[in-house]
Amino acid sequence: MDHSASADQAPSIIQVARRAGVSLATASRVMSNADYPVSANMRQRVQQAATELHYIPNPLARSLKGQRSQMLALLMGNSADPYFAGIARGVIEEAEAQGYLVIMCHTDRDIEKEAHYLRVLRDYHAAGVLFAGSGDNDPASLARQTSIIQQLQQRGTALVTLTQHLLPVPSIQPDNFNGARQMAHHLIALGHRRIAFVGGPSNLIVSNIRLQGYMSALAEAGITIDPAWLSSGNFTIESGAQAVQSLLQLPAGRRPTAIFAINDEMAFGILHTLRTANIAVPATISVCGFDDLPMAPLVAPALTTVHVPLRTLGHEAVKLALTILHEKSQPEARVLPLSLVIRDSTAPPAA
Amino acid sequence: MDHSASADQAPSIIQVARRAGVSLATASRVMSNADYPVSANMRQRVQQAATELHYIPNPLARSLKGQRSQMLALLMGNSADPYFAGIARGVIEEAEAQGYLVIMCHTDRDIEKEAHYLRVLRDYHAAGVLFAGSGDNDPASLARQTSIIQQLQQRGTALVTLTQHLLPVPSIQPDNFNGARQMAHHLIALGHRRIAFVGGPSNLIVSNIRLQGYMSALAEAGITIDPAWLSSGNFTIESGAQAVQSLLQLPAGRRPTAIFAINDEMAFGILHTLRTANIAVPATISVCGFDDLPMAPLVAPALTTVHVPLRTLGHEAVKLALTILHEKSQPEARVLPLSLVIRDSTAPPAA
DNA sequence: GGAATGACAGAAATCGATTTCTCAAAGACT
DNA sequence: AGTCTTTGAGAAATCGATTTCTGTCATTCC
Repeated sequence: MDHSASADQAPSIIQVARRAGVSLATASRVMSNADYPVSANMRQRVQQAATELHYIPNPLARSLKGQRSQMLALLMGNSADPYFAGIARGVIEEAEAQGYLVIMCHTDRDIEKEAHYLRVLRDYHAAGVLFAGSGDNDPASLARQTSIIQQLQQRGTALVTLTQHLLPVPSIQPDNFNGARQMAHHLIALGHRRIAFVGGPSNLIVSNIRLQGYMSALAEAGITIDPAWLSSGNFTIESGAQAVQSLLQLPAGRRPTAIFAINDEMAFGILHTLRTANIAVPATISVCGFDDLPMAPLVAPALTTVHVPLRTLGHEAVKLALTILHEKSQPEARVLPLSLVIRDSTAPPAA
Repeated sequence: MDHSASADQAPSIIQVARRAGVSLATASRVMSNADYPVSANMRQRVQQAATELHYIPNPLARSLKGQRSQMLALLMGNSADPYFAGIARGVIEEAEAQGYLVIMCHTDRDIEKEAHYLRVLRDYHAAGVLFAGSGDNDPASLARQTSIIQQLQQRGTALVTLTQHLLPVPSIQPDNFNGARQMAHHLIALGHRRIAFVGGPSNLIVSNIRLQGYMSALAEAGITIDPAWLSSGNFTIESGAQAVQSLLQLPAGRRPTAIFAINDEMAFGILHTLRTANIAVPATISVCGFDDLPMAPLVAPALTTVHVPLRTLGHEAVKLALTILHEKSQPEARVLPLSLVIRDSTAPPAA
């Protein structure tokens, strides 16, 4: 059959060049679609040889020499969190469609870890980095990142954030402000006046934006906010459950008739606690969330929430990154509109 | 200050060698911990130079020359699925601890996609590939994979499966058989005799194993299975909701008093449908799941299920892969024991 | 004391591409 | 006809490491 050596080894561009009877340089220029004139004749011969050998350019060699790999990194708090998982799905889908591999990195909202990953990704010549979590508003921790971020940008790495962020990079993000505002409007329209808010960590920008949306709606309705209504968790189910406890301690006159949780997971925790405490939802207290996770319609009662198109967000983030990469332009921030999803967990307050 | 060129460029091993006043080869041998004698004196000088320059070996160059990268790939159905998300979390955590990057790949249970990814990963010199989803029992589709799988193994890539699999590679997996058996026992012990089973796609091995666990328990109890009790979904919430519909059509005497879903997501769908249909759980029908997802305790009623240590599974899978990589041995299959988590969705059948 | 052995430094080849540099041949122009 | 510019091919350098191959010097052994 075939006595030649390297029977099963993946062919390199050298074999392609040899088979086509051209130089290495010519073969490379054809295969990499370089901006260099190659006669139609040669081009054709190289292409033929390549397909005959089932040649696939070695991505590592390419990334090493060229200064860019075909890998995108997704930095996020924790991939088990359904919010991030939804985004990840979109990112991976779109990346695959465009021929990119996705590297997943957990930051656990830890600035050191994030910096560490960024250095590693720089060394891997990552084509782009998508920041899904974080969004810290502390200037000090921002400064820690600046140096490495700049290095990445100089290298031509496409940086994109999926949340409001102080980083000077293009972003694509859900319209958190208006989402929260609409939800608060909904509660007010139902007749609620005492509306509690369970936010996120105060150092995260997204927490503040959603808080502002809530406050803006209440201000517009002429409602004065009782500070006792404001609490904050860390986006987990447990922290939602905890936050509601203190609300229940409030004397009847100050006790909220509705609770607006900044994300669905905390809302799930809240619903669970209320059910355990035998407090009827929405009869006694209305509850609503934010994100519209797949489980939102399935809890009891089905959760009223703000739909965030996570998968689309992932798709768009990848597209944005690749646009930056190819056009070398820095497009401006894009904001995805959100819409209310009214289900069974909100109703007019008890008379 | 510093007029030398390349002020901000990451230093290469050449700079390290120069600064230490040694040859390239020596510097490399020190940095890569090669199995080659280097005098203590030289070694020390190189190390000093490296730390002074903040030298980090370029991973791409390393992967290109050595035949192994520091990347692990996780192949799974879909990262938005909480089951996979849980595993992914464990994998990423452990990989990070060991200095590896994780590439996430969606197969969507499509054999072609899987094969495609495997080829790409081969070209990236991935150190290991973890198969989380799939586990197809169709010999034909298995054959499609064989060639590329063998190529990977020859290269020394560490292959690990996280489910029962026909692939001839080491695996670490939950004890699906006994988990299902225990759950069926639990239902029987409660007094149930008509126990429906909502399985997964019949071409997935895991579906069959869990089914066998269920059947074994029923057989042991001398219960004859009515074929009408057996249905199958595709692990999604919707498919669970659908499966239960046909069960409800059954005449009273054949209608099951308990439904055992092969995973929590389908159980969630079932609970939701029953609630919508105003059928009391567990008073009229008991429902249980498998996996113990984070949401299991939060649905109403809290779901009785089998706890699967997903995060641990991820950790162990990475450890296993790295063991294979370093010791070049092929350890045998490891099975993680599972345990029942009895909550509120199961109770004795109505008299 | 001379040969064989072993420890260890360095030059050069290699991994698989891309890209600069060099240069021959063909066409355009005065 | 002679020079200038294009067009396009190939040799060689480069990316940043690892690893083989050479060869020196100090020991050890007979």
